[in-house]
Amino acid sequence: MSDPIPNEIPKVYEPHEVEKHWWQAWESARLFAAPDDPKGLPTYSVVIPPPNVTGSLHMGHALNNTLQDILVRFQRMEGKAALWVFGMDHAGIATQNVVERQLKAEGKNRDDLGREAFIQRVWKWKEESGGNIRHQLKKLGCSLDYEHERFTMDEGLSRAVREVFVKLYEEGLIYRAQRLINWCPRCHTALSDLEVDYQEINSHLWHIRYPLEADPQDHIIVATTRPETLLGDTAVAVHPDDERYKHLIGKNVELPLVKRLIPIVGDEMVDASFGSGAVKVTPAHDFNDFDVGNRHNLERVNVFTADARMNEAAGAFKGQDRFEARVNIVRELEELGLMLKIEEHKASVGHCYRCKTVVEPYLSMQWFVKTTPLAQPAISAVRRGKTRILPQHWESTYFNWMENIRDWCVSRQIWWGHRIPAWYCGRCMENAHPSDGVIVSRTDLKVCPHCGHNDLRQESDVLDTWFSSALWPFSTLGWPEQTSRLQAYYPTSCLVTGFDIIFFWVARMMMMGLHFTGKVPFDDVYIHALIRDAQGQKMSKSKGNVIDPLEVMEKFGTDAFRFTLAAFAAQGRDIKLSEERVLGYRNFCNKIWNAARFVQTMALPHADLDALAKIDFDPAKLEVKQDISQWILAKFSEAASEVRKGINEYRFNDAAMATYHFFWGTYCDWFLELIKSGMKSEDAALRKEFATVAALVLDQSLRLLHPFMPFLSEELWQKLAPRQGALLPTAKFPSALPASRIAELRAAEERIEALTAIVEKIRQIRKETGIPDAAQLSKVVLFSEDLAALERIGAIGVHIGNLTKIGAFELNRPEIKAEKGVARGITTFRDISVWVDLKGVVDLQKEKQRQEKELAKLNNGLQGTVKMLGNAEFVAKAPPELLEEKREAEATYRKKIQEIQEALALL
RNA sequence: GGGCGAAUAGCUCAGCUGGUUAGAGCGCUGCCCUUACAAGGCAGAGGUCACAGGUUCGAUCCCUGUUUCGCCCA
Repeated sequence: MSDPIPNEIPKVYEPHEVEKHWWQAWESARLFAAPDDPKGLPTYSVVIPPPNVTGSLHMGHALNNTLQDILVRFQRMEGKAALWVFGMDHAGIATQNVVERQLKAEGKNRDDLGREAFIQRVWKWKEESGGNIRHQLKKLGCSLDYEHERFTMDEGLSRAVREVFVKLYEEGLIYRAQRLINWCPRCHTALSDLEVDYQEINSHLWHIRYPLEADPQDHIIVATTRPETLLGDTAVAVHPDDERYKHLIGKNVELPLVKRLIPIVGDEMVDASFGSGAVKVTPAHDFNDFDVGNRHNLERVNVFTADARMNEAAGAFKGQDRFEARVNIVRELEELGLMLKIEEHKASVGHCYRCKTVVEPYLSMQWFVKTTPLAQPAISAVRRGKTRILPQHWESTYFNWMENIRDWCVSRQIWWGHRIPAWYCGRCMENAHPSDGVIVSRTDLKVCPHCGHNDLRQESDVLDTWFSSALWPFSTLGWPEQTSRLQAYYPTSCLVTGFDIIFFWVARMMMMGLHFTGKVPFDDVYIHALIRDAQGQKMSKSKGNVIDPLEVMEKFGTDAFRFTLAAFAAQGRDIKLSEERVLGYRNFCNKIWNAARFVQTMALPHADLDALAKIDFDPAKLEVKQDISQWILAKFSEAASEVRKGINEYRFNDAAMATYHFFWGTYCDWFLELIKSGMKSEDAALRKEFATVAALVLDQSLRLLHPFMPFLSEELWQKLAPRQGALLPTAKFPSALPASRIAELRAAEERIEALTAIVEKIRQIRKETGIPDAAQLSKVVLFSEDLAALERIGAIGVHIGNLTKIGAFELNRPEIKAEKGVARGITTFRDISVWVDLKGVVDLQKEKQRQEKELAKLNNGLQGTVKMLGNAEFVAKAPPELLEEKREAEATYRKKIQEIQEALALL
């Protein structure tokens, strides 16, 4: 190993310095701050699905934000005023939990501090420790507008929340009611239906005897999964048509342990085939039973405290935890001989999405949003295509939920969040004022607007965090003010999210956006896959299969990671990610790096630097004479159009793979190899053309790559030419060439394709006949029916020799066909016969085997075609072009077969 | 129970409007350290498109059913 030469470009791409450097350059150039006034430019806007302020970057964020960044960077390079709103939500329960844990460590709780001091403490935590994800998103290269960062608890958004709450209340779309809600006994708050995770738990079905009042020796058997709620039973229900129990409807049973008499009611809800066919009814502790209770006017007996311990209504069990009580109640029933049997049973049990505690249906006074009237416009907006949900099949998930939507419990019994702007007037309540003493107000109240007294108390509950994130697409732009940003960037262009969040965000943003702005909040919703581990398991801390995106970036570089995510972002699929997969694209980064290194050292010294220095240099205007140059421009154009199409249609994997295949498979494997000899040529004009094209196409390719690999592309783009301070994020994104130009290039394109096909055929012959890679062969002879085309290929035939180690080539010299010791092949493209002189180099047996294999393949193909053409119905009904195609194919097969047979005869 | 989706190479997946010699990446095999890149080059092997019917001149693709797996809602 020699000592490193100063200024030498390293052989291997080292991402970390590059990433840091260019991120700083972009930030100080303020490229990502969208203007308040786009001055007539078309706009493109996206709001980030607000990450939560306690969160740090996980794989889901990484994918979600990489895809958004690809969209936004692409649109920015298209010259649009691109806004990608950054901000976070205040994550009421999660954040409160974090700070409460801190307090606990100090031996305190929130009541020790009091509401005001506690909230101060949360703000302090937020300023010091919240929002880690901001830096992590920057590391990921996300070109968010960090200068206009928003937070769901900031002043403007809080105003929007209050406006929305009051307006909905005035419209009768928010109401307060005593209802059964999902209660987390650990977080001490109500949760919405969506915030409960259901899990299958191995449990039991307890069959309990309830003695009949009329004859205490006789019983009705009740099957239950929750014996601890027995103490709150206020009825037993059977199906009204159930012959076994029909006669008992209207009679009473004695509730075990409690000795309360409760009725037997008939209700259609009961599934006669489940358990014993009789169920206990506990309206205060079960959603179904709540409805049954309403239908039969049953009492609601709550037996739990807010901690899910038994309360005074539980008599002797008072103070016991619900699960402890279950054990004790079951034991006591067994002792009394009232437990008939216990079966194994799988039950679906709800858990708090924040703390995983088993939630409890709990009777309490809460605030609700009446959703049905809001859902209707949101449904029809999607039906009418005002908002597209892509891939389209997710629409049905959206419709399904929206059409069966239930009222949304929005009150939370915590302190961190938007305090509900409702006040209770003690005076009005006492005097039975029509308002019931409830006043909802845009401004804070000191005195009651009805009676003028100051006997006022503000509602202590806060709003669900999702209530404020539902307003995100317009509240972040300044609503309710009609700001210039709101006018310029709303409705937003696209929302990108995972399907697990359709209900939390998409549905609610649609409802609120339409109701308050009269417009849909986004034109498109792109739903992406969820990331799983290599085995397809959901990543979770408890399973220990979490891959940390920051570690992946550290190990392989951000660009390789981003490219992997894009390449795997196929629609409607889970993404199974493993580090191994990132490695392949790290290699791609290195390939790009080295190609640029080659261009810089070998081509740049000969290139037309003036042309390259113009950052918007248009390849369509470049005059090139050589077939190779024309061909690569055509191929690049094709790649550009594929990438554009892929991004426009949210087919990120197609877009990523188009860059990959073009750059590696075409530019590196063929173009750079083809120009190598030209770069050593005496012909200065030739050198200049190749060098300029090499550099230009590299420049254009880096632009194409930029949305996927922002850092590497910028680094190399800057190295390629002096940019006078211009940066790649605002350089022009490549376009496809105009059709007329592509037509002009077609002939050259086909010649190079023929050339590469010939090279591949010769290489194949060499490999399959066992010729050592290093061996120089004397000559190759080419035949084609299209003599003119062959002549043109002959003009560039020097490349064939260069790429295949063959000394000479000749055209259409028929006598070679009669020579022994010559191998032959036919290219797939253009059917050019290739004869390679192998005399004295190789065992011809191998060539014979090769030809026989080829012959078998061709015969197979011929058979299929003949059969098709022999089918009268096919000939009658198939489209004429296809028929013609098949006839030509048959002729070609026959010709090739004949040639091979002739060749074989000589071997 | 209701709904949605998937099954294509050893693995992970593309295949958008029915006619393709069914593709890619990784892995595998062989040869090659050729001065951009061994994180590389060249060549190759590998598929009864889950199964059974149907529609069609023609089905990986459309329809029906079966099996297996996954997810969401109740």
